[in-house]
Amino acid sequence: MNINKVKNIISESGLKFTHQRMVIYKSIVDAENHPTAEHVFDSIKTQNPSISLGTVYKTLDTFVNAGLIQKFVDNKGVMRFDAILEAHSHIYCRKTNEISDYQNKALELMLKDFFEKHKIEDFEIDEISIVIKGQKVQ
Amino acid sequence: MNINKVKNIISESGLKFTHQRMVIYKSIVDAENHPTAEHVFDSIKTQNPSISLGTVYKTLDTFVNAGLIQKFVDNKGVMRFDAILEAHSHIYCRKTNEISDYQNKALELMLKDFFEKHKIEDFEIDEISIVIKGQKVQ
DNA sequence: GTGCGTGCAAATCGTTTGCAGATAG
DNA sequence: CTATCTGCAAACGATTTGCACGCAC
Repeated sequence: MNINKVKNIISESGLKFTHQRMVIYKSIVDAENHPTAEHVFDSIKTQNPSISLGTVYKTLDTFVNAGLIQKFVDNKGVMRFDAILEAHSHIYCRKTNEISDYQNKALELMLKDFFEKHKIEDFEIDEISIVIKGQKVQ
Repeated sequence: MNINKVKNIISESGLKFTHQRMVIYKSIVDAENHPTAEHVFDSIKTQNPSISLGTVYKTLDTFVNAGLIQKFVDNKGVMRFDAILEAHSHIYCRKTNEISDYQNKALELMLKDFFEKHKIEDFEIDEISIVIKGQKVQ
């Protein structure tokens, strides 16, 4: 993703635009999988040696609160970050420990429909996500 | 749950039966929600002052490996334990931070059916669970 | 100029580890 | 008797915090 676009995204959400925020946001958006704070730090520290891991944590948190990215906790209890705001469902591979997004409109509709018919007593559902565990084959 | 039943469950799974294992297992089975290791420790330490938190962690891990209980990681990255082996889906309340089990045969069948029709490429699914987030009302 | 952002180091929290002594089978 | 289990304390990894300085607006 190019610098101007990133600058717009950050500024428009009411945050000050800084170099650190730029590289951190870019790192998340460009990441293939769901990076941890440490992953982000590693991916940017060569180009930005003075950046601090604490800043990465604080900045990621700021982004989450601003709604720019989302976070979730993986199987091992480590925070993962993701710039795709729509996807909530994940596939965990026991073999490689990879985590991939799973998106399927039909499934979402089916679930929405199911829970409209099967309300949970005294509970208002905000979000439903699916966790698929298994392993890669071949 | 009564002592003899617990003793049988532990012994039959090939583990030595000890007082610590008994109270820890009982604590999980009798727990209403999904206790953390700390919760288990707190719930038993008054009656068993010499028990150690490290032992609680090790014992819970032993039980998980023996298939007696299951564990999962909550929103905050903390391990939770559960003696109900069948239930995999959970309801998280944003307001109270409570975690409840959700079990519904029809939903399970529907999901099983869905993923039989929509195979994930090069991936073998072992387990599907649902995470419902929202809040209690009234 | 002012308030928010950053870097650093220390602190915290949940969890794991290593080891010496205790105990179930 | 012996392998396994327990208790303790120290170590660990991920994350948070406090504070002085720096920089975007």
